Amino acid sequence: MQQTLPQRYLAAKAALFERAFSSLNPRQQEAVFHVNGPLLVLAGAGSGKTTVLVRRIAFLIRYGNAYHSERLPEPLTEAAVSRLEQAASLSPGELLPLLDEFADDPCPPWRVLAITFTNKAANEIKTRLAGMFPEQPGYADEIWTGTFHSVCVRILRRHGEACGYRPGFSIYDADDSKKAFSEAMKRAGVDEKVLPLKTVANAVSRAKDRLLTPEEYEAEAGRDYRLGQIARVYTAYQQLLRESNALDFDDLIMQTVLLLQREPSVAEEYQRRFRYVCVDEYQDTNPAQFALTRLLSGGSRNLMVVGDDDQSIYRFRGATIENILSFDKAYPGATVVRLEQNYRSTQNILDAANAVIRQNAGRMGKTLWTAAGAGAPIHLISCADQNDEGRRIVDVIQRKVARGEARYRDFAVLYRVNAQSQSLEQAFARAAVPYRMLGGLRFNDRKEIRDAAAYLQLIANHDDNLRLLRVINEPRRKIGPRTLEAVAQIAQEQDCSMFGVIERAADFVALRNARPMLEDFAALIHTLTEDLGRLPLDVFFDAVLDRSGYRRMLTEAGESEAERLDNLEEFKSQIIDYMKHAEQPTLAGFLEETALVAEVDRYDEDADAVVMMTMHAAKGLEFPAVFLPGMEDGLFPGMQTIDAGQAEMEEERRLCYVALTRAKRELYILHTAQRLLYGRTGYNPLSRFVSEIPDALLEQSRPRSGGSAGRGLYGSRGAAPAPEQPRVYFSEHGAPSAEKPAAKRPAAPREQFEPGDRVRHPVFGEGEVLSVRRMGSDTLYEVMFDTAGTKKLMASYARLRRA
DNA sequence: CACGCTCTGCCTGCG
DNA sequence: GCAGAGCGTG
Repeated sequence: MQQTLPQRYLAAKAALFERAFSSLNPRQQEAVFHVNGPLLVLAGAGSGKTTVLVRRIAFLIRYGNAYHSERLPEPLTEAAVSRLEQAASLSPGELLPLLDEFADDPCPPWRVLAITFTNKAANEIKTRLAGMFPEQPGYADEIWTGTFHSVCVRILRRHGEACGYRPGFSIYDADDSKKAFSEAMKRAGVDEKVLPLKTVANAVSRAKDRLLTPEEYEAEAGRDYRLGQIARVYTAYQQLLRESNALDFDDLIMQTVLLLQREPSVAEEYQRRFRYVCVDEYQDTNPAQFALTRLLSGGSRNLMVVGDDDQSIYRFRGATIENILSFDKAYPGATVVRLEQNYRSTQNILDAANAVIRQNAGRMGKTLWTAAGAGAPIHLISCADQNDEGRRIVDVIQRKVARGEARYRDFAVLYRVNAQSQSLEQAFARAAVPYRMLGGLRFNDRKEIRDAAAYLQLIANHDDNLRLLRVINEPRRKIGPRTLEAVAQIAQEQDCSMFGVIERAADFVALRNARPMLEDFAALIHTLTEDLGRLPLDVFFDAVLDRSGYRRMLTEAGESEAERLDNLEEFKSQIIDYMKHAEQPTLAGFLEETALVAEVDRYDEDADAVVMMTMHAAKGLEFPAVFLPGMEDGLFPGMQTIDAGQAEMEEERRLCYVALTRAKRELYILHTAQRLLYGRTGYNPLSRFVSEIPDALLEQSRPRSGGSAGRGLYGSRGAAPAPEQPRVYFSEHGAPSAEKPAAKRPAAPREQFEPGDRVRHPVFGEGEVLSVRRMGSDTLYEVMFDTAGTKKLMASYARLRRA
């Protein structure tokens, strides 16, 4: 069949792109080359999702619609076409310079918006995008990359007045928000003992996720007394925040959406600007974020979302997995690309993860696979109690490090609840194994840091009543609660901020006793506000500490407060750091940055230490070896999950899937016969999730003799179906192991197979050998299974038998 | 107003 | 088991 010249040209052009991007697999290429219309990339764990996101953005900017374009050069000559056809033999690197000529309507970088959930992800994308344009330093900076919250803050700083927020508004974090709720409940006359603050705060946060205003919430509450109470607190809380010219984290999103909905001209401005909108971790979005992305991408409908429904683990904080499950309904005609090839883990780990997640009903359906081989079996370690558990983890790590097989930083310990970290920390400290913990008390949550920040925030926003109350008597200024109550009352009546009243203390009879103290305080804030205008930020910070008397208070307290002084110095170095990297350092800019920074962002990947964190915090990270302590029914899944519905259990199972897929090479699952947690001893059976993992993937090791391991521990495995047939044991990399149980299966003489042989695999079933390749002392078989597809398997791990 | 005592409640948590 | 809140007393 004779191809026409245009056909040959287009085919050759496509082939060149495919070859130039041959480091990507075909599915990844499909996503990267996609240009127009909505696109959903279902990216399994470790499938190169960030790579696809970054490469696609770079592609749009460099080549535009080059791949799909049917545009032809004028004139189209035989010579030009055959030149292209011959170029196909060039290496991908040599090809790249040739591709520029195909660029078709490339997109300027400032017309691309990429939204992530964490600063860490945003920074990674920024860094990698910069690497895509090495010849144009700074070019990638024009791409608008940020978290949902930072994008919203940026919009609100520009257009916030359209929805009633004055410039310099404060951002309240969870802690500030709790305080504001406490006050709001008092105002609304709702007793914290009747309706816990936590419950109300949570309900309001969920309401904002769903874009419900206080009025709408009240309407929805109807005659429900409890909901009615919550609605009243919500109303009071919003009022309070307005008075303080402040927004909480949920407001940042919700108010931006309301702004864009109510002010079409503002929405259009952004819609015109953004030709391409990309959203990472789409499975974690809530309805408000859905609305936001829809509004921002409304101009072009060029919305790309990347996510994994199987890794949706934030339902409890308002994420709706439906956003990703019904993306193609919200965006008819959307292209869906599945990334199922995993570049992170061994097949054994993936098989375990696949087996667990398969138990869930509501999913798009994906099966991860790898070309990397089966790898080591998954270690299942039974322990006496949580202390034994810690020691066992430490033992494995010390053994591997001593042998030079690994470094401390290769190991991660991931647990379900932060409370588990305590016994683990003890074990690590006792053995002098270096570790780092994420979570717990954040640096910026320390009292002295919050106090210092509150001074700064009050100076930036005099209306911020919450911060005023925090610092007005820190150090002591003899301004008592009665005075402050009076000030608050007058502020209400006068419809102004508390600071506004304090400034004019002389005008109010009720304040005559406290007048000198109040005037001193007002003068302090005024002086510092002037200082702000004429001093560099770090010097200004010192002025705040000195003029306020805060530093003197700590110095006079002596040795006991020395650490707090150190922490304030550390905070100052954050300011200096900010001054160095900010284009135009301002107090508001610094406060914004610290308000929007989270703990994970401080995770230092370079330190050689074992890392400990919750499974939630580990999402998106990977480690050569992962320990999962506490794999017990009652802890994981937790008691409240077991008592709740199927949706909760499925979320918990997704969390298990996330945890399992963090491991690259080695996975250790631990459980205890008894566990002391929250001051109570519990006896938990093995996690149901572990029993969902095929026995053949697991290697079980028993408690070491001589340890504190008691007798009859296995009686506790109760609810989990005890393996009927003995679990199969395998040698771990052929290395001698003291922990191998005596009942280890004798290593059967390994059979050799040839292409065409029928074989049986314990997990994949029967199949036909396609190819055989010797690799060192091992053999790599490629087997086409009747039901499980084609897999590459290493003979030493695959346990293949003749069928 | 500062202190020490008792009582309670406790997943997970981006920004 | 422990932190944080609430309460009573010097």
